[in-house]
Amino acid sequence: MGIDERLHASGMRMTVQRRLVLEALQRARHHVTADDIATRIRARHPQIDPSTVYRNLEALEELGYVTHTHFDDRVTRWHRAEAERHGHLVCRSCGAEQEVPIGLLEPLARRLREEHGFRADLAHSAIVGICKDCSTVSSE
Amino acid sequence: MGIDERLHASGMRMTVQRRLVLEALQRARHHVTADDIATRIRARHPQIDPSTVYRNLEALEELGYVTHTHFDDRVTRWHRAEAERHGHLVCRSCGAEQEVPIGLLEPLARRLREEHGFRADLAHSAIVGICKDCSTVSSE
DNA sequence: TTACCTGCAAACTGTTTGCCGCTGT
DNA sequence: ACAGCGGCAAACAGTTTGCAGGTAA
Repeated sequence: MGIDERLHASGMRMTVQRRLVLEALQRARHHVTADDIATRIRARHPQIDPSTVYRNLEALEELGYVTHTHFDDRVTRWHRAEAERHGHLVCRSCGAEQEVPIGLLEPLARRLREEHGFRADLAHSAIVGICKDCSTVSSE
Repeated sequence: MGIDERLHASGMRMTVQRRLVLEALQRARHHVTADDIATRIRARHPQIDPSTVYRNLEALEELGYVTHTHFDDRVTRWHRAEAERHGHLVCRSCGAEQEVPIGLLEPLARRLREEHGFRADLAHSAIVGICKDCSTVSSE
């Protein structure tokens, strides 16, 4: 079922703005902020309001088309849900971001499930710490 | 070395406000928001400004006396650094919070260290997912 | 036609900052 | 005495909301 039909099935419509948000997410390979998306769209369509972007991200998330991730700040990052799932490492010292295969996180997810009945979404929040470069520097 | 001396060693002073923030953190066993702390202090000391609480949390964090954790919202939660011996699970459905021993997270931390040179602080961000109760309900 | 959706402006929340007089040491 | 510190008010960033007119189906 295409996105138009899925939207329609939920009583929603496909609008120019909604399509632009989807396209922007498609083009941006990784986690982008709502503001990034708004800025990119507004470069060519200045009349589109940031609030529309927020509303559409929320709507598309409800439909399961997009998801968000929390990094080490107050800004929500968005990406297409179908994009390859991965964990995020973010360095609290230099801010560098790195992706790790979701499989690396699976053993922990399994233990949380088995021992606590908790179905963890380990891709939802970035893992904060000190990256290799920064820890080399500080230990020299 | 006591906290007064450590403050002094860093060119800082012990003030009434600083002591109140520390006491509030002591009394609150777990993660509390800056606003929680401000509210509690202001109940008895209404003249103390929330911004003072923020400034003191930051100062005390620099000294290593307190740390903060990110849950699944935009609010920072604080606790005494020495009390930080656990990870946090937070349910995205009902909001329930649960603590898990830090040891549970250690195998992942070790792999990240060995395979990526990344020194992860797995207590810094809560692990988001669906708790046991919510997943039982939704699967019935 | 009729919900849904949008742009606009304004509100809101959590947090930070500038100013300037106060206070710990 | 003199940095550091605190109160106050204002700024700030990211995000949400109310409204009234516009638009997909």
